[in-house]
Amino acid sequence: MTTTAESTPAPAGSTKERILDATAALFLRYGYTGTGLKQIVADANAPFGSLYHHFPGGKQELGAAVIHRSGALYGELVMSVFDAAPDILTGVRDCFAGAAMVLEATDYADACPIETVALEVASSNETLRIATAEVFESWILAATIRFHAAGIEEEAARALAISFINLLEGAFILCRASRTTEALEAAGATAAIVVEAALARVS
Amino acid sequence: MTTTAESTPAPAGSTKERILDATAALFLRYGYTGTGLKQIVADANAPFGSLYHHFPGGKQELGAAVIHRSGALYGELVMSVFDAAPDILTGVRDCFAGAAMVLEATDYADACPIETVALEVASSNETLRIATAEVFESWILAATIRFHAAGIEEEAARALAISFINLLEGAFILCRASRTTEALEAAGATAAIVVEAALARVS
DNA sequence: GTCTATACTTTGATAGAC
DNA sequence: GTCTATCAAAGTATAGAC
Repeated sequence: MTTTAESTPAPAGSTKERILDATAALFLRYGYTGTGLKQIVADANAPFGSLYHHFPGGKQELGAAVIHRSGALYGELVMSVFDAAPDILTGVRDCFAGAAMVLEATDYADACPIETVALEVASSNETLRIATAEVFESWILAATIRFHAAGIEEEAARALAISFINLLEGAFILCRASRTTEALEAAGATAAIVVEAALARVS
Repeated sequence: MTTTAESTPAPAGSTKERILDATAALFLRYGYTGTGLKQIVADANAPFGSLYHHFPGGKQELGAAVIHRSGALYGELVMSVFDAAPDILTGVRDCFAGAAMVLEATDYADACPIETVALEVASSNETLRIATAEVFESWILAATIRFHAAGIEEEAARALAISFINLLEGAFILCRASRTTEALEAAGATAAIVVEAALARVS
């Protein structure tokens, strides 16, 4: 290699875990097609053959594993913000504020771990497209439960959950492109308005 | 070529225009890194050398040109929906409904022409990142003008414009992943609520 | 300006020694 | 299970005839 990007440390965990972690980190910045298997094993400090030993299906199998793994981790992270807040409205606001802080702290790289991959594979790889759809649906379900638990009727709760994710994902695009957090602030304000409106309909 | 995807007809326009059109179409489905120059010239029915004659800067220069061109065209398309509607609230609703129809009609391929590219280049290509940021800012400005013309105070109008785009872009991701239009419907309802709330503050 | 041929690099993937 | 060497194909880019 002559001038690759800064590599991740990746000294911890088993070989398989290091490969998964390195791939997840590279997907964040370079996406699926932009990430090469050679750079993955280099960043993971793993021999090339190990990749195909742990993932016989090659790049696609590794990609699917990372989508599910990163998706589950990120879903838990967001839901932990919800659960730590005193009420659902505060939880929604904290999510957007926290996402903005993370973006700034990571030079606008660490946003949603699967959004870039999701768009790349949506019309080109049916297996991975389904993997991303499963992750998004799991997030919708988890958020719907929170909104429903706050007293909002189930159908409205699901619509709210979807719009919450819509706003987060859309704002990530604009923020990463502009290198500002303006879009996340606007998204947070919008999310708060619609959640308040839904809660007002309850009480 | 052995088994490439279905190619675009691309018989019209000058060589340069055919290259731009073919690239824009490929970016929609395969993104920036997923689109090869060889497939571009094949789809554009153009000789390979012509690409570097018209775009001496290679893939990056072509990419920047397509981002600006597709971005301008898509912005005009969306704004024409706004301007054709009797009022701004109807315009907003028509945008989401129209986007859902286009998505279904194109097998969930034709969404925002620059969103996939924007995410791919956000942390990997500064020149193209700026190009996508310029397009998004031009859309924000155009939408802000419409909301402001409807009587909404300027700062609130810009926030509304951003959330409108946030919702559209975010919904495109979920819709393309799930191959349903549910997210666009939720996004349209959310956008209508916040626009109504802003208009109520005016009158 | 148009077009063909080719150089060079990187890609995903495999074989086989250890 | 680990690791190295290598393959065939595709990637971007260039040279040069016409």
